[in-house]
Amino acid sequence: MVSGIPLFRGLQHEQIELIVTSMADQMFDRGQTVLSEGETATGFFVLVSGRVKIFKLSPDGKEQILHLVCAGESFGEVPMFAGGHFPANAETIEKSRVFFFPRAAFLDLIQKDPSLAMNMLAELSRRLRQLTRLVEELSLKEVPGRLAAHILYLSNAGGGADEIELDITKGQLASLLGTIPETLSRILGKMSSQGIIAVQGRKVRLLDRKAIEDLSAGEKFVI
Amino acid sequence: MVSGIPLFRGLQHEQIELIVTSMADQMFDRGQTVLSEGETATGFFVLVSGRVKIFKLSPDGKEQILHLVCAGESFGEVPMFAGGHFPANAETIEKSRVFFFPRAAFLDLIQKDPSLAMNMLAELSRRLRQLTRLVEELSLKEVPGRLAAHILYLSNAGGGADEIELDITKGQLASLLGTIPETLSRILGKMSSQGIIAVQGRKVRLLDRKAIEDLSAGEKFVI
DNA sequence: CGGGTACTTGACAATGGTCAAGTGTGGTGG
DNA sequence: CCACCACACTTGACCATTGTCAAGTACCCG
Repeated sequence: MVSGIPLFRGLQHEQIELIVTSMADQMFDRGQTVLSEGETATGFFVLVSGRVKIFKLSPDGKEQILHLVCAGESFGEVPMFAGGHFPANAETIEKSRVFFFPRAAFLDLIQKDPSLAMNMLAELSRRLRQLTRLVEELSLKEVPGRLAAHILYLSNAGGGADEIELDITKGQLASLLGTIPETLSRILGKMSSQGIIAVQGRKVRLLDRKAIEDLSAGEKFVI
Repeated sequence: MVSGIPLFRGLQHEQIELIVTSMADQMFDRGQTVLSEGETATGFFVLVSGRVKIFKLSPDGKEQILHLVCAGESFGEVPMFAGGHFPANAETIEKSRVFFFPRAAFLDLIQKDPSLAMNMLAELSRRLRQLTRLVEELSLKEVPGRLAAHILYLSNAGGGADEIELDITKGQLASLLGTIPETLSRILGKMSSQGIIAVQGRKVRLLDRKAIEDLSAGEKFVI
C-alpha cells in the first residue's frame, strides 16, 4: 500500500519497510479537521482514500480553498522543511483514510535516498505551479473566467469529454474559485441562459467550448 | 562568491568547484527580461546583485507580482523538477547580475549531495508558504488590509522601526498587492488623512500601529 | 530646461459581496 | 412509507469596493 504512493516511487523495499514501521494509520469521518493553521508540525500526511480540502480562513469566517487533495497525494509537508508550523488548514470532505509520517524518520530517510528527495522536490514544484495559477486567476481574471478555466480543467482531466461532473458541492467550488455560492449560482445561470453550458445538479454539459475558452482567456462576459 | 549563496550552504569545496565550471555569469540592465512564462527551462538562476520581479501578465496587460527576488535568492527552479517550462515571467527592476546554472549538472549534483537537496526543499517550502499568504490576502482581504499587512511586514523586516522605506515604486507596490496605482494612491491618502500613517515620497511613518494591525487583521476601513 | 515617468485626483461604472427570503432535496426517524 | 428537518442552492434588491477613463501635477534625469 505504501509502495503504491507516488511520493515513494522508486524506493528500495527495505526503506519502505522502514517507513512503514514509523507511520500511523488514521481514519476520519467527513468534515473532520486533520491539521490546523499555526499548529506545530510533527510530521506530514498522505491521503490513502477519501478527499481532503486545504484552505485558509479569514477572521470573519470566509474560506479560500487552496487545494483539493486526491487519494495518493501528500499534504502538510511544508513545515518539514521550513517554518515548523502549518500554513493552512486541512479538513476531510469525505470519510478518509490518512497515513501520518513522523518528521524525524522521514527526514532521516530523505537524506539517504536521492530518489525520495527528487520525488518530494517534484511534488513541491507541482504545488508551486498550481498555487501560481491560483494567484493568477484570483488577481487577473474575473469570476466567469475562473469558472470557465475550472470547467475546461475538469473536461481535460476527463479526456476532453463534453459532459463533466463537479466532484464537490457548489459551495465548495465557490470557495475554490475565490467567490461565494450566490455569485457562482448567478454566473452558472447566465452561462446557461446564453447556451454556453447546461447545468443539471452537479452535471455540466459544455455546449459551446469556444465561448468557454474565450471566457477563460479573459474575454468579457456580456449578459 | 558561489559559496556565499544560501542555497549552496554546506556544500563541499570540490562540489562548489564543479558547479562553478558549469554556470554562466550574466548582466542585465533595468527592465530586461530574464525569463518568460512558457519558455522551456534549460536551468535556473541565482540573483547575485540587483533586483528581479517574478510576475504574471493578464491577456490585457495587467501585471501581478508574485515575488520580489533579493540578492542571494534563486528563481526559476520549478521547471527543473516539474513541468519543464517556466510558470511565470522574471524581469529586472534594477541593473542586476545573475548566475545561471544548467539543469543537467545541477540535477546531477543534487542527487549526490543530500544537503543541497535539503536546501532546495527548504527554499521551495518557503516559496509555498509565501504564495499561500499571497492567495490568502488576495482572496480574503481588501486592499487596505493587504497594504497594512505589507507595511507591517516592512516594519518587522526593519526591526520594528516606525519609519519604513518602500523599496519599489508605488506602481510596483500596487501590482504586488493585486491592485492598481490609482487605488493604492487613494488608500494611502485615506490612511494619511486619518492619521494612521504619514507618507512622504517612498517613506512611510507608522503613526498608529494598532490601527494598522487592525486593518491587517481584516478590520473594516471607514472613511 | 525639457520630456517622460510616476503619481494623484475626480467622475463614473461595474463587478461582486451582503442580506434576506425563498425553493428544492436527501436522509432520518416516527 | 411519509413527514420533516437540515442543508444546498437559487433569486432578488441593494450597495461597497475597486477598476476605468481622463486630466492634471510633481519629479527625476539627461
